Amino acid sequence: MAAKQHRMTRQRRIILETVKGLKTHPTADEVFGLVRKKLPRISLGTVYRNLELLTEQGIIQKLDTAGQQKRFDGDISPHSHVKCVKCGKIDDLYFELPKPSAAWAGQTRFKILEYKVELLGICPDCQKKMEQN
Amino acid sequence: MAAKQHRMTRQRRIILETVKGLKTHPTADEVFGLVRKKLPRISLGTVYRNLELLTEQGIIQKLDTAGQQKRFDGDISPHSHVKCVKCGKIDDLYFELPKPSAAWAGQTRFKILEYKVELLGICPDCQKKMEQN
DNA sequence: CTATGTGCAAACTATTTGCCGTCTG
DNA sequence: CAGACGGCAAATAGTTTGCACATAG
Repeated sequence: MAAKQHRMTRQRRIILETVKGLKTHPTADEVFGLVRKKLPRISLGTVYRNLELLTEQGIIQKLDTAGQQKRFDGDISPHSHVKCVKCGKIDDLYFELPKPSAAWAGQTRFKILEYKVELLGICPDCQKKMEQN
Repeated sequence: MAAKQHRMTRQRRIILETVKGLKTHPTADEVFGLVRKKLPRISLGTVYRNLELLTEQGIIQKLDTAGQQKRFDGDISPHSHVKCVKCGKIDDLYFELPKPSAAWAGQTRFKILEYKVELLGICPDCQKKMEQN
C-alpha cells in the first residue's frame, strides 16, 4: 500500500515548469517540442510518462475534452473550458458552476462524481480565417 | 457548391438502423460487430465512413466525450451524458440546461456556439466490481 | 547501493485512405 | 452508365511499453 517513491529528475522538473509556465493547453507533442529546447535528448515517451504521472499526482490536469490529442493544463484551480470546434484550441472560463439538481441523478443508476460545463466555440484565429472566404 | 448525391446502400441503411435501434452509445467497433451479423463481409472502413457521413448529415451524433474511442448516438434529441470514469460507458440524462450567463462569454474572445453539461460517474457494473474488492 | 526513471525503438489502438472493382439511381 | 460506394490492406496518428543503461536519494 506504500505510495511509490517518486524522484524529481531533471526531465520531470522541466516538464512541470514548462506546463506550469504556459497559459495555453498544450498537447503532449507541444510539451515535447518545448522541453526539447532545454533537454535535446529527451524522448517523447518520457514526456508522456511524466505528464501522466503529474496528472495522477494532481499537480497538473489532463483535459477530457475529446479530439484526437489529449491536452494538459498547468492550472488546477476550478475552471471551465471552451474548445474551438475548428482547430481544437482551448480557452479558460472562470465562473460559478450552476448547482447540480437532484433530478439529474434520479434519472440514472450511475453514481455521479462530478460535472462541468463544456463549451464549444470558434477561436479568434479561426473566425478570421472564415471571414477571408 | 452542389451538395454531393448520397446513395442509400444496403450497408449504410443497416448501419443507420443499428445505431438508431440501440439505447447504448456504441463505438465504431461495436457497430462493426453488430452490423457484421447481417453483412458478414462489411469492412470496418465502411463503418467508419458511414458513421462519419451520417454524423455530418445530422442523422446521428458523434459524442465528444474524450477517451480513446469515439462513441456514437442514434438519439439526436437534446440531452446530456454521464460517462463512467472506469469503463467509458455512457448513460443519458434529460434535463433543462441552466441558462448560459452573459458573464461567461465576456471572458473570452471565442465565439460561443453551444454548451452542455458533462457528468462523470461510475456505472452500476463498475460499482459492483469495486464492492467485490 | 537500488529501485525509479530515461532513451530508444518497437508495439499497439483507433482511425483514415488509396486503389479498384461493384452497384445505385 | 457515371459517379458514389464498398472491400481490402496499407498508412497514419497518437500513445504505450519492454529493455538495458543511467541516476536520484
